[in-house]
Amino acid sequence: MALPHPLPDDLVELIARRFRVIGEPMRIRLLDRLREGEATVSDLTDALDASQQNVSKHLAVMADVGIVGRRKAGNHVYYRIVDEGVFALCDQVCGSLRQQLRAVNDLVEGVGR
Amino acid sequence: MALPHPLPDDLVELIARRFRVIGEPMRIRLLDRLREGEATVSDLTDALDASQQNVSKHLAVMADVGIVGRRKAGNHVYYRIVDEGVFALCDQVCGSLRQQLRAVNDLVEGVGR
DNA sequence: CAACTCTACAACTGTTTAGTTGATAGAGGA
DNA sequence: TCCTCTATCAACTAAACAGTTGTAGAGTTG
Repeated sequence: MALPHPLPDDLVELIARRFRVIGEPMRIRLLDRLREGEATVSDLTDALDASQQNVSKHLAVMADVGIVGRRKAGNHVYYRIVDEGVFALCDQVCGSLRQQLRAVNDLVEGVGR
Repeated sequence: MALPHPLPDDLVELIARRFRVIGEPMRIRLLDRLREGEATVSDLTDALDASQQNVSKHLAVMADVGIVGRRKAGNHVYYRIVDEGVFALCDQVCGSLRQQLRAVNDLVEGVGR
């Protein structure tokens, strides 16, 4: 299914919001940690050396747009990744970064000789 | 090539920055328009009904991270997309959005019967 | 040269939001 | 019941940033 062109404003807003949610270092680290599997807020707080409140807030933001999901178990709340597509996004971005790095390297090589 | 885990902080920052650059409605519209091909600042200003300064600033941001490139020709500056990967990113996000929409639809269907 | 066009830069404003701090709610365990 | 641990809520501060206004500079045209 192809994307409409030009993109309708509502869709543009949705896409932008999604990118903005992921465009935050702390949230990327949370996702990176959640890649290992389900974790509680305190697990993530320890793993990322951040405040409990901060971790909880970021998780709430990502849950709000449906990137992560939550499951209560007794005293704990387990978070997990629901939208696996975020990893594909990160891979794609890393691919672009690598390509840029390679271009710069080639440039430097050329100067060196 | 697999991504390191856990992601090093520098890489996390780079990834986050890239997402934040794309996570802006005006910039997404600019990219959407540039998908048709090269365009000058004034072309884009007209097409998106935005101020010339605003368009110029957004283009500068995207040029800074290597998403778009520029070519001067006389009095005009032509911008073009350099990193085609941004479209893959948008497609991926739209895929996630569609999936969420479908889930909600199924839910509503279930209630209806 | 003078008038005009196109682009970029700088300063300012208002908004958004990340992170902190303090308080609160709720689920076990003694 | 009282205590502890965990998660969330609320209010605040500081920083980032989008959009506007004004302007400078480069290029073109008359």
